[in-house]
Amino acid sequence: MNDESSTDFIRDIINHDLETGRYDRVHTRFPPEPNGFLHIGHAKSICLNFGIAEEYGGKCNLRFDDTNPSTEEETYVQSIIEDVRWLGFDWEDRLFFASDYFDQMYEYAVQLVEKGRAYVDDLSAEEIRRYRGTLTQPGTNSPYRDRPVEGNLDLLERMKEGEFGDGEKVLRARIDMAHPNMNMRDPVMYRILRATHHRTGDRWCIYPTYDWAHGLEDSIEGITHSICTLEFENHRPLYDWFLDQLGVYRPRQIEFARLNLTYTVMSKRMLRSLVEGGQVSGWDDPRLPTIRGMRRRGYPPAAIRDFCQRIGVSKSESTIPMELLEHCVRDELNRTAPRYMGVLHPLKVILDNYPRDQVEYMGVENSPEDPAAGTRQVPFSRVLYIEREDFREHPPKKYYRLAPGREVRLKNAYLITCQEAIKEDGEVTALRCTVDPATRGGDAPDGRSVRATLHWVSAPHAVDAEVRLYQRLFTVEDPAGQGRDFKEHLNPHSLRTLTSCKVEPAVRELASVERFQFLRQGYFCVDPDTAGDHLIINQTVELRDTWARISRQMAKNR
RNA sequence: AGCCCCGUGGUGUAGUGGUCUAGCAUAAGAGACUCUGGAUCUCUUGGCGCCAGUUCGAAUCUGGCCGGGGCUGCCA
Repeated sequence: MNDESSTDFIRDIINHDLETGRYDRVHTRFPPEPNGFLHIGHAKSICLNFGIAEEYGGKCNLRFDDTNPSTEEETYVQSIIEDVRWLGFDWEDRLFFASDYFDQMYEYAVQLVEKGRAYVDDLSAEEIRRYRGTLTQPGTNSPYRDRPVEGNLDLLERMKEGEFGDGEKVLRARIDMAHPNMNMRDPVMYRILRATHHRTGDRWCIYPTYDWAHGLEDSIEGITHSICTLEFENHRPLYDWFLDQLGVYRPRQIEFARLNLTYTVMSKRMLRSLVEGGQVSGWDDPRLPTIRGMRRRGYPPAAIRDFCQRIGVSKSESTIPMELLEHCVRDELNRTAPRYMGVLHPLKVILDNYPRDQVEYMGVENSPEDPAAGTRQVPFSRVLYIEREDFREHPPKKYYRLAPGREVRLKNAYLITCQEAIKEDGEVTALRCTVDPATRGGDAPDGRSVRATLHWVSAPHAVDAEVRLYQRLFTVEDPAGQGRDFKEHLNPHSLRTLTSCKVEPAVRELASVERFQFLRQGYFCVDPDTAGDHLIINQTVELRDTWARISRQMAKNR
């Protein structure tokens, strides 16, 4: 499918590597750190890595980068596994952990020490920082930099054996303290850290830093193309240096620009802060761009994959409009979601000329996009609910829904005419209407047409539901980049809870993962908070609303 | 200030010296159709950061400039 269309710069590089024989296969990996939940930015990386492997008939590993036990936990491992799987990808038997390679990494470190390419440093963290110099000034050599190999070997061994306190010593690469690339100024390879690791327990008290470990992990697994984000570009020379010094297999690292989305935040720190600060209900709050949040919101995995495909991949930093994600969700759901009727803001309608105790069952197609989805029977009776917005006592221009004296169609039911609005204290509380019995099913025998078709729910059959409506979490496009506390830009209306919604009975039977359309309203799904009779429904995304746009324009022109 | 990266319609991407009167998607605007003011269909608006150079020919190659971003954790 990608053959006739164009490729991105990463696939160009891979094609080139395959043609020139640098590699004869493609093996990628997705390497999350188990210290948080995955979000849409990770989805981009996941789709890239697994997608490329699939396209080239290669493999993609899922590998946890668990080199820092002080922040990492087993629960994150489980949630990440779940999320990647939910997105639709499979790593077969290739689930790995950086911690699986701790012994090997230590071996490698000993080799570097033996070659005089690494040394144990007694400087404190603070001193190391000072000795590093600045962006414009070269650093200074540590007084311990020229320790003899034997001494280093001995000290490293004793670090490992736990003879020293946390932070007392580190192992450093011996490269160049004047290097213009700060990452090459003798980076730390091992730190002493007494923390229980989620997999290795208390077996180690020294842990490899990311810079030391990451390239080794890719090398050990025989990764051909290590795809990562832009901020690691300056680290690539270091990874290559380590691998070259060791004389081991070298993957090619390719960096791409991470995803930014408007009206949300993507950094782990900010997401965590929202969760812990109680601004959202948890990591799976439907307003969050986390995989779990989007899942609970009702975003289909196929839509997320489609989105990741459409945004492409490049090295230029960009921000994608949230509208594109929503477009992808609508696009997918339009094709796949069955239609139901639900009234969010109920307005009672009494059909004066309809027999009091009569109930008819109307045949309704489940999906106009998919005839194979079949039909269902929806009860219709003398008292109904329609949407409050679908009636106006004094209809504005271009509004062609219900108004006194006006005729509209009730979807798959009858044409009705509004005779009178019943008011209490100036507010419309109910409508008295009449049906044209000759229009059962929704078609008029005389061929007359009506402009509007409304959704409805039979009052005696209606099921009560709580509906949660969501809007963007922030009021500004780039809440993280405003120079102030990003929480100042939280949208106070990001969650609106409607408690007296009336939905057709069939909705009660829907399992919590199913997604559906409420006709003319948008896409929704049942929230897992649903318990017993208390039905809770999440709004996934609104339908495109032309009338809303028209009325907005009219308001502006006035 | 040193090192590294990036610069194509509003947004995101394709384009690898002629076939570029610069493609696609999205957004916006207009219309058609419709038992969802949904979907679908048609049309319209809108772009190669700048300046030199190489060349018969440059979005594409070279140089300079301008603009944006990253790098000074024992985080990843």
